[in-house]
Amino acid sequence: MSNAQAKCCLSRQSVANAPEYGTVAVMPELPEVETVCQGLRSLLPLPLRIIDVSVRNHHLRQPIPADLAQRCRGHLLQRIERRAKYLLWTGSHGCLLNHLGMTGSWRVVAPNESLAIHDHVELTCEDGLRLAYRDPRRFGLLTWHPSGTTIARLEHLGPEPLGSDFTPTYLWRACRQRSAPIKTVIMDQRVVVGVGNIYAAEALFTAGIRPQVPSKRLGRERIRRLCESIRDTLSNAIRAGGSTIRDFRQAGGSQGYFQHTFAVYGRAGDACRVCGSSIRQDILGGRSSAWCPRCQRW
DNA sequence: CGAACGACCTGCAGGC
DNA sequence: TGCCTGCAGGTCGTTC
Repeated sequence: MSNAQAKCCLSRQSVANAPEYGTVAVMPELPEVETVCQGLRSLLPLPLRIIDVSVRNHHLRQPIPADLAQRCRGHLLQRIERRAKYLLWTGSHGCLLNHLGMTGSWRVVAPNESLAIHDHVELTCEDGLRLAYRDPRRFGLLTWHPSGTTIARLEHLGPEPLGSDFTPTYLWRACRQRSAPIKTVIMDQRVVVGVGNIYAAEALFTAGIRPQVPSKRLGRERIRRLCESIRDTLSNAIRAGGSTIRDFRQAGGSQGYFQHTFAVYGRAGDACRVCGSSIRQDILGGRSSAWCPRCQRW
């Protein structure tokens, strides 16, 4: 396995006399985090008690709390859920909040396996089950929230794009007073969660809308189409098992395949699959943004 | 208040 | 071959 493959895979290797071992990693937008969440649920026998926590490197995007080990010890992990791009490990003592950043991953570590350089946190659970959090770029986040406390980071998030609150009318209201480019607006987690650079570009292509258009210039019908495109793009990606730039693997080792159907993302200079025009690329809000000049006229 | 932009970090690709 | 540069991504803080 190449380094790149080792970096981003969710796979199970059969190990004699042992449970299944595997890694869960992605370029995380909502579909990938959802896939990781489902992968963890299938790998871990919940409820599961955490016996010990070892923090080998505190320096993530925000320092891992010094008392994390103390807080988590004895925690009976009951649920693993997703909200936006966050994973919530909830149980008896509170909630371990985790964002995978760009390169975060979870791995079930085999009994005699040593941790690697970027394995920053290790959870030891009952029955000797070991989990490692790996994050080479350290853009991830790991914080602890005792039961009964609110998680400020989640307070101002917008609706889930696949939930019933994300309606054309809601999106239209959110867009109508903002002059920022529509792509920037749909990537704003206060407006709607989970839409990152890849799926924003893809959804705008499907809706026939240029990423640079000020969001308030879009009428209700185009916003309705965009709302539908966001839902379709994300749910297709979840069905496909999540996708990443290079090397996402889903449980069982098969490759996530949604990346093969990108219409514009990462295809600057290539021919549009619909009209044959050359895909163009700009920088918007500091992010590369690809679009088809013919299919996306608004 | 909203919009734009830089910082954070590492691995990788491409150029020389 | 080896060095250097630029780019990729999500979030947050700062500046305008």
